[in-house]
Amino acid sequence: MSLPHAILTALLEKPSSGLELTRRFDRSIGYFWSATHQQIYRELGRLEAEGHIRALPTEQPARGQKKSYEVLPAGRAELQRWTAAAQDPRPHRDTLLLRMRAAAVVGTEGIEADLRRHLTLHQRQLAEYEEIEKRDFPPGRDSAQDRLRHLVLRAGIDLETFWTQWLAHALEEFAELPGAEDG
Amino acid sequence: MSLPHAILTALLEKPSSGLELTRRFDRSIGYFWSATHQQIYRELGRLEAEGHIRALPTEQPARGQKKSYEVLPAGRAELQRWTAAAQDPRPHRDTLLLRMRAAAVVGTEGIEADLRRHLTLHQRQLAEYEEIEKRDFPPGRDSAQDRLRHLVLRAGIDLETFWTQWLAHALEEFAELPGAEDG
DNA sequence: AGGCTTTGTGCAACTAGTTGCACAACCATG
DNA sequence: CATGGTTGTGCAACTAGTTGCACAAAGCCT
Repeated sequence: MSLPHAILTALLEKPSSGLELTRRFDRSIGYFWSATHQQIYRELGRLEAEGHIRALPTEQPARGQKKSYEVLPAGRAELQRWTAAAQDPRPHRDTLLLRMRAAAVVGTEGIEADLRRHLTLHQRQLAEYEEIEKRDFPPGRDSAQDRLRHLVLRAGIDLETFWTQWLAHALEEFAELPGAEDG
Repeated sequence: MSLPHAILTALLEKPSSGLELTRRFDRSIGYFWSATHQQIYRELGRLEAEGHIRALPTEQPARGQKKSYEVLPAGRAELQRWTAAAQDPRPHRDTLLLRMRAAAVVGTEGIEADLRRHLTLHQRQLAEYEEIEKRDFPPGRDSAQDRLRHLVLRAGIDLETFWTQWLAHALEEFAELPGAEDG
């Protein structure tokens, strides 16, 4: 149950409409909590019904008209509660590692190309994060907010670094592998 | 759609009953693809209906009686197909990073204790992986299968290492943080 | 004016994963 | 031999996330 809290956080950072939220989920927030616009609109409806957010008053909030939301005190309180509450880490699910393990049994035929593709994707993502770091966290700015946000970005950078290295290593191993590994 | 393939892999490594599979998911496989016994039984039923696996013949396969499954050729072919097929990385969702970002907005009150708890959990997991590595991958054994499996375990070790370091770093930052960070 | 694309909101149906519980068989033990 | 725990299988209901599509409004192009 984290999507509503992701939305509350985003709205506290800046009141937004559904589409604006969607864009921000595609950029920064989605790096560790992705969501489609359909999910977001549905959740905005629920949050409004619960009194956690409200639509900013506009002229004519009809279908096809932009509608912005802001967080109400109850929403902020809920987010605060949720943030402080103990939570067990949710189980990871990683398809690529699963496929590697399957490849150990049914053979590596065909997987190598996809590893290379993933390597490229992770390199690209890493470059993007490093760009953001350079732009948004120049040395010197170190308010509490900046430090926390930088910490989160560092996690993203280090995770992407890990994946690029692991994939590169995996591809090296593949190069050394004997031809037939079925069975 | 990866659970059936996780099960096929596990069954190819060794034919098993539902409960045995559940145990193996709790141990090794679950480290990158977790599943409950309910999920597993449901999926075993589907895989059997599709002709990908079959129950090993036993005396009386009644309710409460152990029932083992093995993979049929069709199942192996499907796993092979799936392993080789290109797949986009699925979006990550990490609650802890989300909470950190929320904390930057609503304050860090209370989250520190949970960071410490997570640090302990990750340290424990890391120790467990390293134990497995020492036991199952002594230097010298390097068949294709061993190399691939070792690669997967290395991913686990490196990820846990990353998290312990990141959490330790985060806790250091917290120690230096000014008292009031709300707003 | 007519159609064509972009922006923006949203419903409906489906798939995957979680939670809670039921129940049979087996095994120990007082 | 009853009772109580453990092993093992499984259904049902729910929650979260995905996919596909509908449709309104506004701007652009000819």
